[in-house]
Amino acid sequence: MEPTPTPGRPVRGSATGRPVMAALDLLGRRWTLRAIWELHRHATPIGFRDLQRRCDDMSSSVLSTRLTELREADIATQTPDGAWQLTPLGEDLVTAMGPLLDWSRVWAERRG
Amino acid sequence: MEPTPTPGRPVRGSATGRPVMAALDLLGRRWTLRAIWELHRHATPIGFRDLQRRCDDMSSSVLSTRLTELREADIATQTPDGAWQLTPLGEDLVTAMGPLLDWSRVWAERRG
DNA sequence: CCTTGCGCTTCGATTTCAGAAGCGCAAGAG
DNA sequence: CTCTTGCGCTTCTGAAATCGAAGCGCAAGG
Repeated sequence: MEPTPTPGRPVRGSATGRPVMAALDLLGRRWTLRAIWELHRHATPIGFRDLQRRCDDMSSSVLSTRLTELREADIATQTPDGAWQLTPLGEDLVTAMGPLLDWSRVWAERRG
Repeated sequence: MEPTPTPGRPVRGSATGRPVMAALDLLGRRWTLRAIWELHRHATPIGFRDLQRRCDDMSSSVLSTRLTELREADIATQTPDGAWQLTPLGEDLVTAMGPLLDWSRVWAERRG
């Protein structure tokens, strides 16, 4: 499996290891942003299968991979009983995504 | 080829067609954010091969696909002589990505 | 026991991406 | 004119990422 993108190390699409490139690599993998979004929406720790259902029944193999990446990146974490939730850093990420969500609504309007 | 994600139509990873999901599908494809970023950085219209070089010599086939998607999404456009640049909507998108870039720096610091 | 649901993991099929090659065109050199 | 150079892609084949059904080990309930 590809290593989890980490700032300071070369990543997919950039040899420099600049933080933004590592972030774009990590977040650009399929289902990653969606999983983060669903973790945020649920607000309390959530189990694997429950999270999977909320992500339109995405493949369990990919979900498992994504959660491992998010844990290694300090964006998500597991409670002692195994349920998943965002870390403070993960919540900050969701906040940082806010303007992007606003933009997507404008985008939708201008193309409707 | 997969159709370009459009708000209001089902997309990869979501059957609802909600704008944010269409945006995440489009932006989550490999090299998409990087291409947008490089178009923004260059500030003036830029040719295909030049853009390719600035994207770490990404595959021309994928770049061509991405640019077509961005054009259909009204994020990028071509000048009469074929050079590429962001639309106003595309520039708004870059602005909306700002907080995400800030976050990536914080992320880099906390894991350094 | 036996069933149900859980958190994953495994594995073959499908989709996407990488990267080298090449096509048609246009501009400049000789 | 011919020859070369560079451009904007397109095509093609192999590699990588993803899908999705199946299943494993465990724990709780009947």
